[in-house]
Amino acid sequence: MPSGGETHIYSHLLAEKVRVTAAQVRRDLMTVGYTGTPAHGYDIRKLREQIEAFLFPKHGEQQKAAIAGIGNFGRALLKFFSGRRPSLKIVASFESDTEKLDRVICGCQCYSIEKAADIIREQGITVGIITVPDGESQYVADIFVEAGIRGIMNFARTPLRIPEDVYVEEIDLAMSMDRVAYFARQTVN
Amino acid sequence: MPSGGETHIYSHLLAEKVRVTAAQVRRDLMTVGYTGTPAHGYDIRKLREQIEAFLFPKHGEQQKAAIAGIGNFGRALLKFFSGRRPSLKIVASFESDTEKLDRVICGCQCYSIEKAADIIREQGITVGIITVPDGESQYVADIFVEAGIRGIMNFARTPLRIPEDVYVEEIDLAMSMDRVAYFARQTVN
DNA sequence: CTCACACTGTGAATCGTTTCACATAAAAAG
DNA sequence: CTTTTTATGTGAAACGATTCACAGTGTGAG
Repeated sequence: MPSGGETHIYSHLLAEKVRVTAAQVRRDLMTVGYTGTPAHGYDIRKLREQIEAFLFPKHGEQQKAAIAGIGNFGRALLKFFSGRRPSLKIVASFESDTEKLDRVICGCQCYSIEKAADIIREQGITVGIITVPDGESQYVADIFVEAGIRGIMNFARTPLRIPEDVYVEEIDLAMSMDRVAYFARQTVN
Repeated sequence: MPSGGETHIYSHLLAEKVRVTAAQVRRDLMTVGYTGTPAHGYDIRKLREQIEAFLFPKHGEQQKAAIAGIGNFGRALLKFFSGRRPSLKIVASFESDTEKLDRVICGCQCYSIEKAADIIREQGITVGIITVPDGESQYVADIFVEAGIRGIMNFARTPLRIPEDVYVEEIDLAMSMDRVAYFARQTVN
């Protein structure tokens, strides 16, 4: 067995760290395309490079995102994502509330939703975040898709009707909470 | 065919509204325990009652929740969940930042994390929300579980090590965002 | 009354994901 | 050099969730 986990690491050690099975780790690394050796496991530096190459845009390229709806959540997300990934930046926010328009909020310029299509196209924005009230989410999504956005994170409760080739991540916090509350209630007190 | 969707509704109409298949709706209602009739579909009023009986505590009972970490996200969640479900209420928040201690923040009393165990036990809190920085999440989770919490919503990036009988909903926004960005990049430009 | 229709409830098939388990390989020990 | 050990990569099995498809049933039409 090689010394410590200095430069190399085994699948089962990685697995332990992230609470999954070793098989899962190996399977995932397979799709990432990096392969280790039975003798030393995975070369940490190279593995890391490989994962980053797989996951993020080539060095230098930057993906742009926009967020619609900057209520409590929108602003929290804005702060959360700002500076987290150098390769992804939220460059514009959209609102219908006229109070917030044309100001910089949480470090991000806020525009009227009507200008969204133009700005998305001009700036080449590919990722959209939707935190508007339920009723407006489809409307916003339609604008996003039409303007060329390729991936959407949707926090509204109603699943969006979206073309097949646009990726959507539906995040329904109310439902998640219902699940937690439900199971918390099931277990014997 | 019965008149309009006044008092009754068919699985395929429900399915359309929430963007799933009719079979899925019927399957779900099966587990909820309500059964309709081929003639009229589901009685909306009774269906609703049945779902609520399945999903929420009996009328009058209230589940209590606590949140640990009231940064931007914590506060947004606090506002988001307050008043959303009469049957679930966030009754306490915990922080390590001494600035925030012993004040009411977003309508919720903020305590030192050290008092968490006592307060959870005293008040019979069963649901915990964790929005603390990554490094502290396991520490908080251990306190929660030890104090008797039965369901946890975890927003920290590291999955928690938790006994089998406590339900955990892991919500990893950074990973969700990575997925969206990844797929947005894959599609042909 | 009988027939045709439309919908439900559910067993069986399908699909995507996770886990198992083993052939293979490289190092270390003898 | 040969044997033993331990880890990888991956085909195949297991699992969970979704979808198909159809028998059963009540209703309205004729």
